[in-house]
Amino acid sequence: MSLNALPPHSGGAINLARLLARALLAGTWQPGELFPKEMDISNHFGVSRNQVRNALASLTAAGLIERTAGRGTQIRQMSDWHLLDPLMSEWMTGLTNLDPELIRAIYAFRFSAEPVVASLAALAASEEDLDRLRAAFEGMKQTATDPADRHQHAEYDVMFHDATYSASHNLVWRQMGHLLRPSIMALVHGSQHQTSTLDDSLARHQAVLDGIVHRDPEAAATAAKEVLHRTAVDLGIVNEPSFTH
Amino acid sequence: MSLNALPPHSGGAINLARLLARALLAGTWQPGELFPKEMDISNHFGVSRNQVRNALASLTAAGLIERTAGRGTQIRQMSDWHLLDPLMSEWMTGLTNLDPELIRAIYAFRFSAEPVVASLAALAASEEDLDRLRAAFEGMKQTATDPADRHQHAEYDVMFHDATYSASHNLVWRQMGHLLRPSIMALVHGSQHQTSTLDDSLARHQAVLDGIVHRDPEAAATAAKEVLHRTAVDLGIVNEPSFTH
DNA sequence: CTTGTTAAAATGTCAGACATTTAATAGACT
DNA sequence: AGTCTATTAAATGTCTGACATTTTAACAAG
Repeated sequence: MSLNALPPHSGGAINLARLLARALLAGTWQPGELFPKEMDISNHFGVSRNQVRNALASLTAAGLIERTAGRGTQIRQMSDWHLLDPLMSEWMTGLTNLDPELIRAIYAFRFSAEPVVASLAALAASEEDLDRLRAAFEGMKQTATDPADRHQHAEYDVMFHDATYSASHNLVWRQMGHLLRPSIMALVHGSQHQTSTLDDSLARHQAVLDGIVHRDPEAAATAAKEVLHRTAVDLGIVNEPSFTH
Repeated sequence: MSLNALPPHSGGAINLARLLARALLAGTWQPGELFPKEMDISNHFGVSRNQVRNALASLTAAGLIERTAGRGTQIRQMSDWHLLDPLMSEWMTGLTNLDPELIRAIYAFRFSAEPVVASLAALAASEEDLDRLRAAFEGMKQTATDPADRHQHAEYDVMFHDATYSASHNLVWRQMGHLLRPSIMALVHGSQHQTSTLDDSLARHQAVLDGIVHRDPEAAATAAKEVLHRTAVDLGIVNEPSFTH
């Protein structure tokens, strides 16, 4: 695959790393394939070789590509990508054509991790954490009825879960909040968002909030699991609806 | 703090990013402080400005520093560090003077996460995964008696836990295996490693292995928790020994 | 005291030449 | 033919010097 698929850019500042990364994430090139050489990119976008090298350095740091002198630039396979690099999350947000396997992998991670995170949050949350959680939940409630607020609602959704990770008060867990935005946004497009499921979702989020507020780790954990359960079934992460109580 | 604390390098290739990162991780500079300017670093180590800029670009990508034109380079606080960046793990390994708070945070993460990971591994492990786990466990056994094999033993320990993460067959969890080496290595120096505790540790690792081999998620999870429990108590992550069965 | 201008210092960018590594090619020898 | 070796071409890596841009501080005018 060549550069022809990408628009050559005209006017204004350009974020070359983001542009190339998103093309890569969308599957424009296959793993193992050779990436265009520096000078071709430089000519195609009308930027200096320096800018190209800086951009490619970012992609290298994110594990997307591998560069070797004399050989060229090669696409790495998905298992080598640094999914937890904040830059990756930024590049992924808004992409509607992410690899389904990737979405599934991230969601499967959340499904296994978030119950634990919620229980930690119930033990460690500060007053500010609770305020953030409440604010996010209020936002979700107020944007739940009007279908035009779909995007806003998703933002509050991200905020709610991010606040949960943050409330764990653990440096490592907090970093993983970055994964939430792409994970949640990618699903906004795919699902129907019937009002019935939305009401259901709201009730389950409320249960998480209550569990954390009441310092009840068990309740928070099971509630977090239920929040993610429906989508997990849809994505085939769990086979059948389970009744844990 | 200036560059005077660092040796000026003589002969052979130099890994400037690693050198500077390790100085940073060791606490040579405080958060908010200004990092030395490019030209000073260039002169001090006798390398080109280019190499300095490349090294600083790596540190920036890892969230260790923040650079702004005209102002300079500033040290970021620990909560901004990208602990899950593989480069960070590489830089951390072997550092004996890591911030105790950091070690504690990483271990607290493992203590909460690894039971879940082990249960996933029990469900998803392939034959190759089991082979890796068995090989790592065998290595641990054979290096358990002689105190001179302390370092080797730690390597097999890393291998065992990494194999567990890998056996979960989830892209995100697998990435976190990187955190294991610094976490385990940092503790090798601090603990006594009496033979009694080593025997105990071996038995608990065996329980994890058995749980995964027998496809028993619950058993694997509780065993994983017990593997980490003693050290968690030592680090003050859990207050009192708990008896879960 | 406030505001606007200027100057200095730091990082960011560019362009060109050169170094190094890799892969392909062409010969030479058996 | 086959294989080893030397040469060449092509790609990324590095160095250097000049210049651009941004920020901060100093200073002067009102």
